[in-house]
Amino acid sequence: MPRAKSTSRTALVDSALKTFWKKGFHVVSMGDLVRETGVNRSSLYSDFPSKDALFHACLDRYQEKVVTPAFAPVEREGAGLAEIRLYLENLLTRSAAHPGSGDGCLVLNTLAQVTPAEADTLQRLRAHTTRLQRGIHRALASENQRHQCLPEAEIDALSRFTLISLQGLWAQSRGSTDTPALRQYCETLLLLLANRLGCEVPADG
Amino acid sequence: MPRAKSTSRTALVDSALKTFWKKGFHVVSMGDLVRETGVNRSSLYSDFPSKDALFHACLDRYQEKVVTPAFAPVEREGAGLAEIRLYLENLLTRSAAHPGSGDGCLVLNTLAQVTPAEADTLQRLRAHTTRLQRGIHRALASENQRHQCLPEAEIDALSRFTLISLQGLWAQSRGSTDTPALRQYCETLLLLLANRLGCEVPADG
DNA sequence: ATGCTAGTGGAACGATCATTCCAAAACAAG
DNA sequence: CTTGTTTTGGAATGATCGTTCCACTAGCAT
Repeated sequence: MPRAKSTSRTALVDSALKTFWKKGFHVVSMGDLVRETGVNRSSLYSDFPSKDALFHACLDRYQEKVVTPAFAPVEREGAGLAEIRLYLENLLTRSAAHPGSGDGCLVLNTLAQVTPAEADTLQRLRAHTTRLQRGIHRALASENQRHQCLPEAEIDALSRFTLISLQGLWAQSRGSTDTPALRQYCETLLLLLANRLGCEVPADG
Repeated sequence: MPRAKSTSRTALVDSALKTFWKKGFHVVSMGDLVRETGVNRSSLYSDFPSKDALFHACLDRYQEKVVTPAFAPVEREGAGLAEIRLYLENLLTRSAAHPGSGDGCLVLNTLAQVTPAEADTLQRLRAHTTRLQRGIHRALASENQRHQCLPEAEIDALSRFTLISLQGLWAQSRGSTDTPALRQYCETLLLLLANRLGCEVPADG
């Protein structure tokens, strides 16, 4: 017998994701979620055993709906600096779309407010950063192969640097209204990477 | 008539600061503060009208006790890349001292979990980032004057980039046990800046 | 000793939290 | 319609939150 909820499960998660993203896990109450999703308390608890479980579903959905579309170009075989620019452009577009204030990255926001006690949450957050780390590393290594200038160890260092640096960008994009400043950061990052790799800065898309 | 509390006011703030720093504003309860500071509830409320007021005192103390000692070299007249290295070394020392897991930067942690409603808190956080921005900009400009290679606009871009990038480092230092990775990041940052400014990487202190 | 005052300990308050529960409603099948 | 089951609205629960209150102690001047 098929379920026919008034609000589908994925729409529920999408709505909850938006709320968690904007306000943060600890400040969002179940009452907020009931109001903002339009789904009844009982229904929430019949779909998810707890607030934590619902939040974890949101983290998974965030990967699928936000991270993957933005980051997939970088993860493609043979991706290079140009694909990293695509990823940055995605971020800038997102920032420009929210003129009042950005929401940053759900994973990084959560990372700053999670306690060591919430181990299963932490695990999902770490999975996200290792995913980014792998993608960036592969892209930089592939770009480097085309120019043959840096040893493998330098690529390790450079990709780690890029990852950490990008986390700063996401942190800055939260609450910032200054999209041009973010763009300037992105251009500088691309410039520095290109300098180091000995290649051209990829053209603006 | 002089006050003679069992616990002095600055010791109270220091203890509260440590707690807020580790766990974050929203997850710390007044009960936690009573337990961890050893100061009675009534005494807390006789010194500070609210939890927010106490937290603001902690933010101010954080500036004075943590940020200023670490960042003062960069703010000194004529500071350059070498002083930025000193600042980074301070961060690395702090990370190595907490082998279990670092606490990151109180300001950045708070920035990720504050809501637009808490305007006075936000104001203090913004003051911190503009302070860092000014210091970094002056140091890079001063370093640039010694080598005369980049126009002013490039220094603007580079200092903004450095600030955002450092925010990523602080975010990463929270919960990370991998001090060598942080060090590698710092070395790469210094290398890229030196490359761009056309000067030598300052020697490890 | 007696008063006075500053500071303490902890109970109490109202609000809100995550979670549970149940009776009414909506819908399906006969 | 009458059943049986699922979904809904919202009250109830017990815990915890920030904050207030007040009886009590300790120190000091008289």
